[in-house]
Amino acid sequence: MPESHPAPQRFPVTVDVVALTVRDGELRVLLITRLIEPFRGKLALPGGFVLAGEDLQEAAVRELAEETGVEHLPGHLEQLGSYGPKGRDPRGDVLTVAHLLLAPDFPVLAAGSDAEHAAWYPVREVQGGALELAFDHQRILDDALERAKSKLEYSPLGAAFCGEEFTIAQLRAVYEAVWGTRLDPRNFHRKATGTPGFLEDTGRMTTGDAGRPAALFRLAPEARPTAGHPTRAVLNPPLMRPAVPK
Amino acid sequence: MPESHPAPQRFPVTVDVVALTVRDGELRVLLITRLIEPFRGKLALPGGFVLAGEDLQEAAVRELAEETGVEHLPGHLEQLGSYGPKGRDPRGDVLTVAHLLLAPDFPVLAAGSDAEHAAWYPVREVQGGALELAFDHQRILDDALERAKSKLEYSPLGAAFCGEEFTIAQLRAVYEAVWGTRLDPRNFHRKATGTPGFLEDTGRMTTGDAGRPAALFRLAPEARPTAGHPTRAVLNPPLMRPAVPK
DNA sequence: CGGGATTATTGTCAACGTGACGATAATTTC
DNA sequence: GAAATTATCGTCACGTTGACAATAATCCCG
Repeated sequence: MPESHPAPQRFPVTVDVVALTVRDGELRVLLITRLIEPFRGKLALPGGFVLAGEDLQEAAVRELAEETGVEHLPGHLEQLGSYGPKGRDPRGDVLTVAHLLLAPDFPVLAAGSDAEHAAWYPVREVQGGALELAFDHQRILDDALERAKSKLEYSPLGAAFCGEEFTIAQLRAVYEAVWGTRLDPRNFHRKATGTPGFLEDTGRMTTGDAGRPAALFRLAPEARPTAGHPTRAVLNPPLMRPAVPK
Repeated sequence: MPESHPAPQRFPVTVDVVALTVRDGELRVLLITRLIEPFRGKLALPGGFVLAGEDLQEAAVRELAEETGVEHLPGHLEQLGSYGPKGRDPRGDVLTVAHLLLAPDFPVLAAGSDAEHAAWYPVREVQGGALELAFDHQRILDDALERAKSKLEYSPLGAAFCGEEFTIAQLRAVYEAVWGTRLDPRNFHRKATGTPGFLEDTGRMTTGDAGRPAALFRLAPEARPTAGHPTRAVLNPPLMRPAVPK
């Protein structure tokens, strides 16, 4: 891999995290308000420098914990891709490794005065151009959204947006929010419950909501992430998003 | 993204390339023989350090060109993922960004005495444990193979292994080699030619081979990579690999 | 307390995609 | 020319999907 003696170029390396969740049937992304230049006052993805002796995923988890005040991150974290190092930071070449977190809605620290304030923003508003992101974070977000959409098709990771137990309707709301489409409740129910290796009936039911009580499900054992293997399970056949999202 | 003043840790960054091709109906990967420690004499993925002012993809193309003697790389290059930096190089923390090249079979430079010798090795032999790879390159190769398999299902990139024009049988050979399965020629023909936005009939035919002449196809315009967009086209519905590859 | 609204769940049906495999066509090889 | 070889078209049964009807089980409200 190295080919000769001259000391190799070294780069600062950051991790950025696109944390997505669904709240009120709406897809949201975790953003921080930058307190320092460049892009002071602008919104940006949470992230920060990788430290010596750290692996990428470790760094992502640490940064996210620091900036949200959350100890144990819920949901599913995976690497999205790397960007740079050329010309993406006005201060110089910085390589960033973007990550994607699919998580149930969790509260973020109400920031103190000197901390960067993190909050969930509707993706709709960011995409609509109402909000502007720092660096190349808009592009990273776009890639993350596409990845998330595709993940729902081919993996059981839609459930990463839900808690431990959830109803089919809650799961459907996730798909609708991420894909930006409406799905037929009856067909979705058939597909979700009928796909082997996806869901497991808990036997319990919801209560107190409007309408008929719904059965509570959890991820099937084979779709659950384990220590060594952070979820490689595949939905077969896939649950394809409708061709024309509208 | 940065949070305070202390100078951020800097890391050497390399790019590695998993270049795959199909020759004689067999999937092969481009490997070089290391001439220096560590892992001297072992096989490794081609790659090298990212230089100042370079982007990742640029670096990957440059390194591949240097080590194969090939000017313009054929095929499809995409980023696979990043590994490290912790504990993957005995000399210290090195971050590597792995790339995946799907290419038609092209000749590599017969290396001079002092150059690292690059050659196409059957993936089968590497997976069989007959050959051992340096660093964490075995893991990277595994990830690359999985990515390649999945690419064939959901994208028109199988054609990246073929030349400009190809027959359905040649394309099928690619799928068979990458997936490690046999496919029914009649069903594959129906699916390949019947999928909208995938193939385009050139009107020309093969000649000279054994058996009935075959029609020559090329990638449909909408599946062809363009300058700005390096192929985002998707096969819908997907061409799924058989459930039990054997 | 009962009817209406609301949500969940079970079915039905036609259209479509897929796997298995038969049949035919157009070449090369001997 | 006959046999072998490869390409291509067709057929059929089966499973999946989208569209949509029908029923079930709750809450809400007067």
